[in-house]
Amino acid sequence: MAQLDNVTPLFKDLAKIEHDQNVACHDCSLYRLCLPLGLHNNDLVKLDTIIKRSNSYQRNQSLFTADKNFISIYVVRSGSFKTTIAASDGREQITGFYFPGEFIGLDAIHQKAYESTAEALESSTVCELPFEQMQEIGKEMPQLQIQMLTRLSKELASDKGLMLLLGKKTADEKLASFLLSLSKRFHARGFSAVDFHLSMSRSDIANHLGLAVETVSRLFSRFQEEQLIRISGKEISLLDMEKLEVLCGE
Amino acid sequence: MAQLDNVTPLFKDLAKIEHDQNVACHDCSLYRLCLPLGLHNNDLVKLDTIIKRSNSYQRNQSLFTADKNFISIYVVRSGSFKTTIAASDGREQITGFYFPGEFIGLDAIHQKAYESTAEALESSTVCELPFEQMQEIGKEMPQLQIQMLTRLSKELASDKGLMLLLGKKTADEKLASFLLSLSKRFHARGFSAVDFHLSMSRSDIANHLGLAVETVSRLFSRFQEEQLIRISGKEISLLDMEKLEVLCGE
DNA sequence: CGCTTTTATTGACCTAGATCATGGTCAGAA
DNA sequence: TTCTGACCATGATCTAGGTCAATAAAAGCG
Repeated sequence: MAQLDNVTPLFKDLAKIEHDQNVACHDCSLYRLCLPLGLHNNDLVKLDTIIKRSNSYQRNQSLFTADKNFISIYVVRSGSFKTTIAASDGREQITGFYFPGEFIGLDAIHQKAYESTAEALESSTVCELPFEQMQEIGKEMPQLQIQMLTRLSKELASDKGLMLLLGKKTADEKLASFLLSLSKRFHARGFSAVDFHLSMSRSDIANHLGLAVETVSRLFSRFQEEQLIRISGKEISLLDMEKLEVLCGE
Repeated sequence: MAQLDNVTPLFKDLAKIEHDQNVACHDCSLYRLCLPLGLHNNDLVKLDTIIKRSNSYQRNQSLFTADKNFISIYVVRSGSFKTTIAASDGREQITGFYFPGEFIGLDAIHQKAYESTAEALESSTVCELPFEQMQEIGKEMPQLQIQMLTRLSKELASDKGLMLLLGKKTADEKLASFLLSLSKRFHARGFSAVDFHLSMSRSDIANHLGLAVETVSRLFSRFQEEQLIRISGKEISLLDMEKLEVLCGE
């Protein structure tokens, strides 16, 4: 079984992971990051039977939209997604970007309907976990329940961090924080922490951070002048992690 | 058993609810809003045995602080609390206000330590739910597990809403949204949706909404001139719910 | 109760970042 | 290969809301 923590693949693009569409959890390279961690073998087999793996999405295609009935939670398998909520007048806030092993749709459990929209940023695949069935098999798998709670809690904590970012940080700090968050997540997936590919547009980044596109563009340029990063289109290298860490202020 | 949904107590101050410190879940006036909803009677009794009800907190006293080991989740019983996260340089963001029946500490599950600080806004009491024991009895109570997931999911959804507020709304919209959120929560607890008491300071409100205190003060004054509200110190009346609803843009 | 500290209000001024405007670049379609 | 539309960069200008300052009103407290 691949232990991604210890390897750095040559490709930087998460969409390029060639997943056998039907590889079971215990053979999946995301095993260490995903839900099944800590489950015993026969529990894993049972979990495998309810997971749907058929789904594949193109850039801009949506996984679900607001007000659609909540049926499943999704785990990103390859590629990436963004989730968005909308105000009545059409203004939108991107509430998160999601990479392989991360869960989408957890905020929909409580009222049986999605409140946000999830959209692929590139060609992507997901594992679909039908929630009712999860609860059913969860009755005999306390470890699975704990995993779910842990996941929810983790997203909650990261959202609180985002509230600090949106409410209190300057534009520079916002962008630095964002880049380091990506860096850490890529690193945890076995990719380079310093060279990576931005699958989202400048305007998605701006929206997510509560900034204007122009500001993000200017900041990328300035960070480059200041030797903090090197950026060319969607390819970015973080040149000075220490300064970036200081800048983001945590 | 009190069905708070149908009554409007004369007092407006949540701290003034006179709770018998030791009343069991099935006799608690918060029953319909709280965790036990949907549990069978003997499950409820079992839950009761692990809940600690001794705790009482004064204004400014903290329930827990960041980096303290995570042991329990807390449910507000009377009064109110705020939670805060801090950046390295001391800047703080108030991530939420919590009223009777609401859960505090859910974001700490995933890494066994609190990441934020929780502090009483007035004399308050809580029920303490030791997490390990909850998980233990949860093994035989699927309904309890679902309740927990639902709670987490609900907070997640409301945090996404807060991200929209912080990232995209104007100062007016922020304040209107905040007032309506309080209104709905008080109403759900059997209190007036239009007359209530603000247990938090202007600067807490400002901090939470990503504004300066002065801006909040000015907005309160202007909203009053425009006949949207009447405010005097910490007592507020919402005079024009329709306009406030429109203003908040959802 | 008066004294001190904290909290709230209001005005004058300023700035970070938004908005507007223009031109450049790149990818896909014909 | 040119065309088209989305995306990106950068300069000029503007403004919502922050900061600073002074005062007033509450809230603790000996």
